[in-house]
Amino acid sequence: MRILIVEDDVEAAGAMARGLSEAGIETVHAADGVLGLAAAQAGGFHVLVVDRMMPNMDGLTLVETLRREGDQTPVLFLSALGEIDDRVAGLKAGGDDYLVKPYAFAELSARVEALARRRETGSVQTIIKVGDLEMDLIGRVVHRQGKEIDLQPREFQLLEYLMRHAGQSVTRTMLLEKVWEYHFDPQTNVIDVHISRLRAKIDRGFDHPMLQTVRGAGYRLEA
Amino acid sequence: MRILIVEDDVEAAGAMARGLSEAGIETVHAADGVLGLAAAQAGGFHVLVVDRMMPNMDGLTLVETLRREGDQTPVLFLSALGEIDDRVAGLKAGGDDYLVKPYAFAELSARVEALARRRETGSVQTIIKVGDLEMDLIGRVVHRQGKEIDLQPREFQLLEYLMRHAGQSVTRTMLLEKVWEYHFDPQTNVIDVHISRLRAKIDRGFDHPMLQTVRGAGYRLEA
DNA sequence: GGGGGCTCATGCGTATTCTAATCGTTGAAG
DNA sequence: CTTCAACGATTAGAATACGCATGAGCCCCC
Repeated sequence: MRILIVEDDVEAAGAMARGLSEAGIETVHAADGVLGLAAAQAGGFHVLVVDRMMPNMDGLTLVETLRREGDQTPVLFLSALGEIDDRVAGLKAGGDDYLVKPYAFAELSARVEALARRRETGSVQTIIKVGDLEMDLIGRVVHRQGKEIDLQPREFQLLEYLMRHAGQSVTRTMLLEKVWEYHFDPQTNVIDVHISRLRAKIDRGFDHPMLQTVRGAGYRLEA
Repeated sequence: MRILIVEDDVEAAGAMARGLSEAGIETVHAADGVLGLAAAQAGGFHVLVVDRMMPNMDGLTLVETLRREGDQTPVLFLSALGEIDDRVAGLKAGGDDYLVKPYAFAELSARVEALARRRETGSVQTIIKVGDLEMDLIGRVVHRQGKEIDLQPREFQLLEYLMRHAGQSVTRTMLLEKVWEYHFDPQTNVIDVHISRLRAKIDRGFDHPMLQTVRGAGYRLEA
């Protein structure tokens, strides 16, 4: 998930970004309304978190502008003001939810996720297939040739990433970043260990091994 | 078979139509309540799939109007809301079944076909079944293998949600949102406690445990 | 004020993850 | 053809995080 934070208080924005990225959410920061509008117009965000009061262009105007242009991205307003009139103004301008400072961090992340989910109604892409391997994201189950395969959470994440990049060779660094959310090298062989486990589950006992190692580069999942 | 989809989210409707037509079902789409009513009045549909909340005319009003006119076409409501009042309102208005978003696609098509089949019998769907577990929504009683199970209100709601998403893994966040209507993380183990109690009632003493935990993800009810 | 149901907190047991040490494989150079 | 070094695979054990159960307290409704 990718969200845009439009907030003039750099420190607050930083804290927010750090917290959200721990929850696996990718964040982009814009430091005022004008920059924020430009970024939002560029698109590609699942949710916008917008401060209500900012220099150059306030949050209300920003969102009104976006909505006039037909942009439907969900917006969560942040504000130091908690009065009813203000809230109403925010919602009228096209905001989807509202959070009053100071807020509990868990609250922010819960709401961001709720907003993101609201958009993806009913039938999202919930099953990924690569060859005879199928992953059901909603049921959280994996099948190969009809046989159910029981995976641990990490293994599941790892396989999801590999399946989303099937046919491409995936480096250890990519896996550390995207699956483990380590932004440094842990100097251990965590990945090797999990690949080994995953292999034992998805390849052992089947004719065609799918999880291949690309020596010196990383791994690749092939149909 | 020919069904009418009344849904304002064009994307969701498109996905639905594509999926159903693969199952050999002909679909017609109406983008809001008023258009939907007109189309339904024209007739010729075996089942109506109606979003509960829409611009112009909401799903409830649409179905009430149809029923007043004597139209008995089976209706499947779609809704983002999972509350009891809401569900009862839907059934009272003349809906025959109810599906909570986000749903697995297979579930939608199964229910549409079930409704089409039940057309002759004319009975209304007030009982949800998953395996040997049955929930009577109106009588507010639950049976497993014929034995009556006494549940607390919260446990009932929780089980209803799990049954409506049987086979899918349901996260704690989803449960907090839909069953508790918390939009933040209460930082306690409320859910765990209720799951534990529910388990004691629906699984203890039966051969096959239905309520499974999906470690790191949530829970899943399996037949 | 009493009672039923809901929520919270604690400690325990265990599944899962990580670390580290050993073993196997590969490819290139002598 | 053999040897060596680098790289990857596998395994077992330790550390950790997660989920579970239970009892106590709270709150709301009667």
